[in-house]
Formats: sequence, structure tokens, C-alpha cells
Amino acid sequence: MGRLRLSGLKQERIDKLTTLREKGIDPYPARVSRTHTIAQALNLPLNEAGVVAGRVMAIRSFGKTCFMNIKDGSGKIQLHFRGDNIGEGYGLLSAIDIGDFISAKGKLFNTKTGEKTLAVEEFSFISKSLSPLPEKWHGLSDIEKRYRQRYLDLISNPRVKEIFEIRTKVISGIRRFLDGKGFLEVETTTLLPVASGAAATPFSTYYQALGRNFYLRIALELYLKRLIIGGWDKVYEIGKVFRNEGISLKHNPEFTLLESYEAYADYQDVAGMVEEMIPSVCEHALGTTKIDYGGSVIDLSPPWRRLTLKEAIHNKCGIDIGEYPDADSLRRVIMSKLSPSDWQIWEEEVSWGKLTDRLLSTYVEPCLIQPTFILDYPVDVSPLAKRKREDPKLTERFEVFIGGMEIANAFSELNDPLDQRERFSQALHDEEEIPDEDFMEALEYGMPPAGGLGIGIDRLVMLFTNQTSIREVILFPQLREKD
RNA sequence: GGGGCGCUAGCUCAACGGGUAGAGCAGCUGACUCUUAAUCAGCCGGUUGGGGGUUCGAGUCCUCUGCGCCUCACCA
Repeated sequence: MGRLRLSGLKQERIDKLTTLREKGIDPYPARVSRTHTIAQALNLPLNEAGVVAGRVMAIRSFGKTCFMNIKDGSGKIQLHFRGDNIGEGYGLLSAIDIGDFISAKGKLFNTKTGEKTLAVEEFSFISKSLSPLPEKWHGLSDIEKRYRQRYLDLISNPRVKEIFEIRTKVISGIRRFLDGKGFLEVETTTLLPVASGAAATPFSTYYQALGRNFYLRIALELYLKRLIIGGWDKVYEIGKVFRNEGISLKHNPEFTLLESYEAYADYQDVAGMVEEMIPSVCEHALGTTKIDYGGSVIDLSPPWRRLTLKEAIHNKCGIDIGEYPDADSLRRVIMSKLSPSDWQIWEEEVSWGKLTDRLLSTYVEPCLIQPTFILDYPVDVSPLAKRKREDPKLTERFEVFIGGMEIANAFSELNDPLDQRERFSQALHDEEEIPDEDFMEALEYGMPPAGGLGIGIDRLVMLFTNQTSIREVILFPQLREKD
């Protein structure tokens, strides 16, 4: 038996496999003579023969007759085997286990209970399964096992399969929408000498041939802007970005980001587009623009509520951040409204912008269930956004919140090369972001005014599928290696 | 990284303040030619995540450790 410890169940299946081979039957043939998918076969006229193939999901055997359910990617069908129909082959049925793939030739008929069923005349083994599938009734519910062995999750839990199909439709819906608006989809680079464009810790790696460290991208932003500089007016990319940070219900270290840039547009134009795009994508994926999330019905149809950051904080916290224009005074008034036990996260020495952002995410964000634009963010937390003309402490930036989650982030892109240089050096000082010298050089050649957008696809899918954990919308979420 | 909870048969779950580890499904044997969580009878199946300890005796108590979930911090 060697080092491989076989469970009794597996050994029994190997024995069956050996028996098949001894009878000259190949359990893993190279060709399958399927004529119809199961979905097609179910539409065949009665008495017309067809060959279907699929995985055996259930077996109900009665001496000289036997029912099985098999399933392929299109659906499932019941098979009926009768001793007097398939003769000697009937004895081979006992070698079929749940989980095996078989093909079956036969004609449709209706059972007593009216179920369309294939009366099998011939059948073949097409792939023998050695490990038993999760139990038919309770299925697979162990979360760790579901993530580690997602294939079993997909077999056992139809809703999981559906969620990932919705995910695919969300992405195709986004492409359809943006392509329809004349955007060009591009692919920029993932492996970078400098990871910038967001405030996040990158993953680093080593490039042998060049003999130096490289980083995985943390955003798409600066490369897409290079393309705007290069003369394309509307570009977008859907791609993985990587952030070397903790895992949580809403964070996976690699996630899928959509970013789009439109020249000659500003953040108000982008807001209009987002308000049109999200319902359009939802309609494409789910056939509706009203969704159920965490027990609330969310109506995605426009127009969405618009609030400035200042108004939003004033409404929820009773603090007018305009009256406390520096970090110290703002911190004092926040703490004066809290009991000392809640002071801890506010005591840290952070900027005014950071404090307002924290007020937003702690007290406002969880309440923003219906789609809401929060506009005009502080300049020191928005190093790539253009300043507001009437208040240079603020930027032309908005975020979209739906279901208490941040879904989108957008701004009028900063195209003043000297201001950009200044902001990068401030960000570097705050350990916020790494300046990208090559990008700054590009900006000096001149970039048209542009509106940029970023949307976390995973969170959008969470919203559309009513999931509270990001792992439920990522096929293979990050897990520690299991020994 | 800190704190809380969890891990028992292939799967889903039991086992009360320590006292012989059980059930359903799956599997095996037998009966059964329209069942669909088929039914009936019998059987097989375990290093209770792993290591150490306390005890006459540990799934249960202590300790170290692995993995997962929740939560806090950094972030989207």
C-alpha cells in the first residue's frame, strides 16, 4: 500500500476499476460519443434516440431496474436502466459509483410521475471517480473545505455556481457598457519597478534577469493616465491588483479592479456615468435593478443621493468639519463627543483629511444603504485628484456607497504637473504613497483634463449576490497553506 | 499581529459537571422491474486537527502548536 493511505471507500472504487479493466473496459476512454447536452436531450421528441454524458449524482437501484441522475454543465436528467433492455450490460451497473462520469444512449419517455427520463439502451464509462462526493442531502458546508476544494463546493451547492456565473455577467456587463460608450479596453503592466497609484503596501518579487526587485501593481491608475496622455480619450482596464495587507470580510490580497479614464470629462460627468452603468450592469446580470442586500431592498435606479463629505459627517456626527480646519481642533471635538473608552483610534497623530475619512468610514458608511455619492474629499487623502476651485483644501472627488460598502472612487484627475509633484512629496512624507518619477515626467508633456473611475468588482458582486464575505465571490480566496 | 469561537467516520452532525466514541447519508452483502432524501435486513467504517501534560481513566481539563471563522488595527 506504500505511503498512500487509502480510505476503504477509495480502495473499493479502485477494486471496481480493476475489475472493469480486467473485462476489457477502459474507465477513462479518450473519446465520448455524445450527441446532445442534457438540456438539449430534455427537449428531444419522445422515442428519438440520443447520447448524453455527465456525472452520476444519485443511484436508486431495485433488483432488475435502476434509476440514476446524471448532470452535465447544462442540467440534469434521470436515466432508467432495465435488465431486459440492456441485457448483460446490466451487471456492470454495480461498478458505477456516485461521482463517475458515464455516457448513455437511449430514448426519452415519461415516468408515472411525469418526469422526462432517458430509457437507456447502452451506456459507457467515461471517467471513474475514486473519491466519494459530499453527501447528497446536506452537501458540503464546512467553510474551509468549500474554499480549499472549490470544485466540491461547485458540485454540491448550486447557489455557489450561480454566484460565480453572476460574477462573470457583471464583468461582461461592464465591458458591454463601456465598449458601447466608445471606451477602449487595454491591458497595462502588472509587474512594476515602482508600485504607485494608491496608498497600499505592495508585494515585492525579484526579477532574476534584471537583477533587481519588482513589485506587483496596487492600482491601474498611473498607467492608464499615461495612455490618456498618449492620445486615447477613453480607456479602461479590468484587472487584478495586489495589496500586501490583512484579509477581512471585505478584503482579499488580490482583487479585481475596474478603472476607466475619460478625457475632457470631470468628476460630475463620471458620476453621471456610474449612475447609469451600475443599474445597467445589474440589469444585465440579474434582470432587475432592485436588489436585496442584508435584508434591505436597494433600488439602483438613478438619480442617486448626492451629499458632500462635510454634509454627510454633519448629519451623522453633528460635527461641522468646516469649523475645525486643522487636525488638532478636529480631534478635540471628536473626542469630546465620545466616551474615553472610544478614544483610542482617534488619539493617533494623523492628518485632518485622515480624521474626516475615518469619521466617514466609522459613522457614515455603515448607514449608506441606498446608492449615495459622497463628494469633495480633503486634498491630503486624494493626492491624484484635482483641487476644487472654490476650496483648495478639497478635491473634485467622490465615492459611491451602496449597502454600507464603498463601491466606487472617482475624481477629476490632477493634470497640473507641478502640483502633482508637490502632492507626491507630501504623500511620501506621510508614508501614503510612493512617487512615480516616470509618471511625473509623462505628465509634464501635458494631460488633458480627465475624469477617472475605480470600482471594486468583487464588492459589486457581493452586492448583487447578497454576500457579506468577499471570499464568497472569489473562486480561490487566499488561505494559509494547510500543512 | 491582538482578542473570541471552532476542528469528532468520505459528508452532515451527536456524545450534559471527565467513565466502553454514536446516528443519518455514502460504502459493502442480501431482497426488490416506475424510483427520485426509494424501502427493508445485516455489516464495514475513527490516531476526536497535531504534540506534550494532569488523571485509575481525556473528545471533554491544562499547555504548546496548525488551520478556519468572527472581531480589532492597515486598506478597497
